[in-house]
Amino acid sequence: MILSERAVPVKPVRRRAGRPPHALLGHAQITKAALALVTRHGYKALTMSGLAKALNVAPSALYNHVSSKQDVLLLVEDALMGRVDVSAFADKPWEEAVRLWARSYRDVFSAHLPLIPVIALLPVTNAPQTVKMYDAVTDGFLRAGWPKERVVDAVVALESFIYGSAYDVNAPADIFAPGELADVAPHFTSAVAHRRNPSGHNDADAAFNLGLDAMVAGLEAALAAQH
Amino acid sequence: MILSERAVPVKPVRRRAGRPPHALLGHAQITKAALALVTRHGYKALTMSGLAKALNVAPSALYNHVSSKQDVLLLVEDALMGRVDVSAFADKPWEEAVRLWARSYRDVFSAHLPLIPVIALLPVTNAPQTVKMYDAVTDGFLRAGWPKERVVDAVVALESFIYGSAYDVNAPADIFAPGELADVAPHFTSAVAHRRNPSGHNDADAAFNLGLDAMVAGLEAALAAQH
DNA sequence: CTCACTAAATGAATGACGTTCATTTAGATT
DNA sequence: AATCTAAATGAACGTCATTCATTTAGTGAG
Repeated sequence: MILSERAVPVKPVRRRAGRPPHALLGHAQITKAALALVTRHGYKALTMSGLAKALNVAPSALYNHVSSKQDVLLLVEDALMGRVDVSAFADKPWEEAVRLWARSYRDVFSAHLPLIPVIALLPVTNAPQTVKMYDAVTDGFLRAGWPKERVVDAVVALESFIYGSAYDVNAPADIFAPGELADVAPHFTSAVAHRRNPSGHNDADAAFNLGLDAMVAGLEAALAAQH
Repeated sequence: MILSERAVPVKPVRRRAGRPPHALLGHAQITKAALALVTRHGYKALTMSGLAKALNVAPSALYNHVSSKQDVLLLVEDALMGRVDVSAFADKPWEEAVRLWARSYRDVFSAHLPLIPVIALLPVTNAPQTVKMYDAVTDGFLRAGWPKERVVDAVVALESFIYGSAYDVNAPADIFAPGELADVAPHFTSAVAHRRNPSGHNDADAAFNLGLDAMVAGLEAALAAQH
């Protein structure tokens, strides 16, 4: 669970900083290789042996730098978090910035579903890119007038929607096909058959846009309501 | 992936319906045992061997009734879907019904996180309770005036939020502790420190209520806007 | 009543996988 | 040149899901 590559020297710096003698591995190398592996062959291929092979190293060597596979996932997660676009919070109005951030966030992690439990359940401690992302978002909310007591709740609410939407992107087209149960669920069957969205987006985008617009509008109203 | 216990006899019913000669197992037994196992010992304990042991049967026997562990998870998922309370759609106004349904839905699956990928990614085909749940919800939306073209998107948007919120319920209390990175993320650190919600709920409930109220209000407004 | 049929259960085996640990290696320090 | 130390090795373990040839036990046909 510990991600810091080395503890901060407490008193006098005896031993020189930097990587040890003949090290082949480090967090950077592991992260890069894991990311490449996942990008090329998917999460099924992200095994400790496969990762070790990609690094020309024995599987057990990884455990000198990482305490578990969860740690590897956390490294990858943090790296990806740096790809979430928070730039709109710098110069765009709050509503638009939230929309752009949320879409970028969803797009990044819809391609990395297995990381969602990692983001959602593991402390951000020592995940620098993740913390940086949250800071930019928080700053945007504060400057839009959100009280600091409520910012985190608003961000968490949006994030929850984003994670769920990331799953939805990966749902098969026939996920709502009722099969032999069509007759016991007439309303649902009909609604599925008639599903249509104004703009010609795919189903996942239609639901995402509808929900995002609704939540952003609702949050804006809630903010305005409390003066 | 096939969940039907036997194919529907196509032409003349030669063989009598019902369970074969000396069968010990069936979908019902497997589902019940799996549910009990999970309830008592968590998802870590839900292994094919453990399940078989609970049923006094060899692990391989399970594969006569289920084609993979995913199938077992789908059985459990469908059973749990029957616990989601949709009764409010029968007699309460839409806004209140959605709120009660959403909370019930979140509460059921926040105790069964490993099932979320199953619900979110697997077709509902042959999952009767799941289809029934969707039908009740769809009916409620239609009677509230939602056009059948948009009902599914609205439900999917709410579901996405619900799944994400189910994760949030299980997040550790210190998930946002920035650790050594506090100084590089001053806004975020401050917002986390000052996080407070009016009603004395826990953090997950505060974010859930904020997001749910926002989305429900936003959806209501969107519905009204399109005449 | 008996035989043949069939679905279900068995038990041994397989191949991934994450992880541990005693041992060795190789560069830096004294 | 001797020593110290972090990193790498390779063998081993235990846990899984899954497979397959074989056996078991009811059922219906004759």
